[in-house]
Amino acid sequence: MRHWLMKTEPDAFGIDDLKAKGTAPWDGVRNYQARNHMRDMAVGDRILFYHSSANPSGVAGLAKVARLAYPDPSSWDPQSHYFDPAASPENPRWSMVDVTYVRTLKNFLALERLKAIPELGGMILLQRSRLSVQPVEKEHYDLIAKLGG
DNA sequence: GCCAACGTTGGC
DNA sequence: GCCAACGTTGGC
Repeated sequence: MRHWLMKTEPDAFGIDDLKAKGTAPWDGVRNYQARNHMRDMAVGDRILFYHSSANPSGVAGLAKVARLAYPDPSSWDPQSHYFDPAASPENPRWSMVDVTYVRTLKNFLALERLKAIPELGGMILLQRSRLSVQPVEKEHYDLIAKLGG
């Protein structure tokens, strides 16, 4: 089993929204590296659910992969904010997975706090902050889940 | 709202 | 295939 971190803006879709839905598609990823990470996911993989562009930003909860990567229909929907004219049902360019709510952290872990933990120094989040779907080492995942309660 | 970092596009 | 221009992300 692998571990990942996925970013979302809580104003658009936060941990409470996932909790209410139970399982939801992770649509709208339009970055190749992030997409490729989703294509590498297996059902049951664990996810750190990260709130970005938030006040404060940080890890808000835990989720897991519920469905393998499949075409993202918002990519060929002209009404969608995520529309990509180069994508079509015949030639899907973008993928998404479904994710299932696991739990909300009792202790929200703000980015500032994560930065202060030496053991987490190697996290992609802290080095290449823009990547919205990224792999996480098991040790890092476990530590964050433990501190988060 | 600013802006640094970084990804993508397109002319050549 | 280079790289300038441009667009986006995301912390602050």
